[in-house]
Amino acid sequence: MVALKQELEQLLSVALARLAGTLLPDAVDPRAIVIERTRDSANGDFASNVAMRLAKAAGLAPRTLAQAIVEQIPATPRVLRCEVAGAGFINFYLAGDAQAQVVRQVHELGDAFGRNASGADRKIIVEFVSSNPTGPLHVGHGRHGAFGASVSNLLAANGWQVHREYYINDAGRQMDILAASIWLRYLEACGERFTFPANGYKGEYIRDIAADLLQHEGDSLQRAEGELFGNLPPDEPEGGDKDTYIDALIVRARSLIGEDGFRRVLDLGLSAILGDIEQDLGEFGVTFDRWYSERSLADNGAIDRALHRLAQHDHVYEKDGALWFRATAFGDDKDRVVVRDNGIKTYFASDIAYHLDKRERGFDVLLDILGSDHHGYVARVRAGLDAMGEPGSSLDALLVQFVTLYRGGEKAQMSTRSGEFITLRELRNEVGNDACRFFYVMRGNDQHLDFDLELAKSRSNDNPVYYIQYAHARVASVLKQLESKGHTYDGALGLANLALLNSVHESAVLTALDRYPEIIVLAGANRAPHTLVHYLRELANSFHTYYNAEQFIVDDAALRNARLSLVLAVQQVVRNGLGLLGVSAPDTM
RNA sequence: GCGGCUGUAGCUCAGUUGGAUAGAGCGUCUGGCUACGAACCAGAAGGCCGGGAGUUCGAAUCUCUCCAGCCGCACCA
Repeated sequence: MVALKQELEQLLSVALARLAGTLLPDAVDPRAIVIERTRDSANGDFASNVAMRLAKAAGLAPRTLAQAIVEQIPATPRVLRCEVAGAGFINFYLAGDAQAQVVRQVHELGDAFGRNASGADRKIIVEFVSSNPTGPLHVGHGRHGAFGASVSNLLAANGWQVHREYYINDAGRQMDILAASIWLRYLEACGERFTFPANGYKGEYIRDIAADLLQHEGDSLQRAEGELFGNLPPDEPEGGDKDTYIDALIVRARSLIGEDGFRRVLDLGLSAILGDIEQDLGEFGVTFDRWYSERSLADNGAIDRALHRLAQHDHVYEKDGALWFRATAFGDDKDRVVVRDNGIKTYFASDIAYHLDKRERGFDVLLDILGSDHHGYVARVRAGLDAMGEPGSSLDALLVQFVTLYRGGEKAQMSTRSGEFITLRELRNEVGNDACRFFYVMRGNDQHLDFDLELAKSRSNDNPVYYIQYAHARVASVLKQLESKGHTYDGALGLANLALLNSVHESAVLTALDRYPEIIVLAGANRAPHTLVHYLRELANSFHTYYNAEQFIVDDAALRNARLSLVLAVQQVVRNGLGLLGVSAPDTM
């Protein structure tokens, strides 16, 4: 069955075609045909502004043109009438039972109701979270996880082939600092005493990994405190530079326990932390098709291939001992170093290699979900893709703004390095997965998020997630009640009597149901899960209003079953919508 | 200085490619359970859509400009 909106668009385009060559110019741009839902039912159910848009080209007053169009609109059973209103709107009034047919559709399609093919089976890779594996996830990463997962679900519902990926930054200096931090805690566990570096990772989880290291390695990696700290530059508290100090410490560590020993420490830490992250996200309902290692790019030569490709096209040059990519030739602000004067390739080099690899894997769209502080980097990677002969426009980035956590009225601060932060796991344990997933996607990604712990925890009428879940549970409760009153639901009878659903409350619910497929398309196209959140609230509201206004379980079997088929459709749509958000739809609460 | 995001009711925020009288939640005030779950519902009050200019039949939405806040502008990742 064609959706009402599409049918109306079809009617309009027929009418316009009939006027082409007489009142209207030959061809009417199909984009001019816009059908909207009316805000006020006094203006009918749907409206079009097409006459106002075309009035100038036709050389007619909008209302005159509108009248001419109305006269050419073919009659159809689902439309009662259409008329000219206001400045030149064409308002459509639906036949009484036309909108009730959506109930039949929901029952027929079930979980598939709302899914569509607007994505045209294109391949998209969604990269999100991609947190440095140097510590547990905190509440900011939680937003990325919830948002990325919901956007991915929405895209899949719109017929995209979606691949979810986590990029592991397992190469580079941060990992070295992590390994050094673990090793130092290990030495402490061995009984050595010293001052921990200012720039080391100080979180408690480092000690846990160190204890694990001690169990695996015994004292084989133990070195005396004197060997370790002799002849090092001063750390920050001694008036030195914390970066210089920790780098020197890393060099010393490597020479004392060997490249091999250092790598064992690093790998143990990496797998422990990554395992923790994967488990945390998994419990949160956030899963990935692939965890992609940055280190593997260097190991398998992908970075060299990318650099070679740039060089082939003459987009690199040497300056000050470093190798530069001529990014300014591709719209970036400045040229970028890809190989440093010390011979080490930059993060940017592996990044363009990674994005080249995404293209080579056949993805049409590369969607990166990034922290808003990374926005400058988008132009750079696009420039890199263009320079390598891939369209930079295939890279699509969504920037997620920061999360501020409030406990009561007070701000909770966070910092990974100091180890004082609220982890995602702690948040989930305190608030619950459903409320977390919901709160994280309640706002648009470019909106700062104030996450109020007390509100999210409250099992009260203040909490919007329960409002929606309650609608689902209420329907389940109605069915139980139905049984206890000795009835059973007769679906066929209900669907045969949909025309009985004609009260204002029923009409409001039907309209809400009918909107769902449009919302899925819109939320997917805009990558905006919060659109779905707001919609679900409105759907739940229309249901709760209906529930309070009318009895569903009435004596008249035809009416009773028609109403039950309606509320069951509501339950189905709530379940579908919450499913895309990763929120459960419970039968009891 | 350059770039990105943000500014809408007391608070937190929606508002689709420009459409009819700018919406919701919370908070405040007033009502509603002998009812299928009151985790609910109904009603009221509350607005120069940051300021100004422009584009046009029509602007919260597009353009310019100014103001305010957050974030970037590495041979870090």
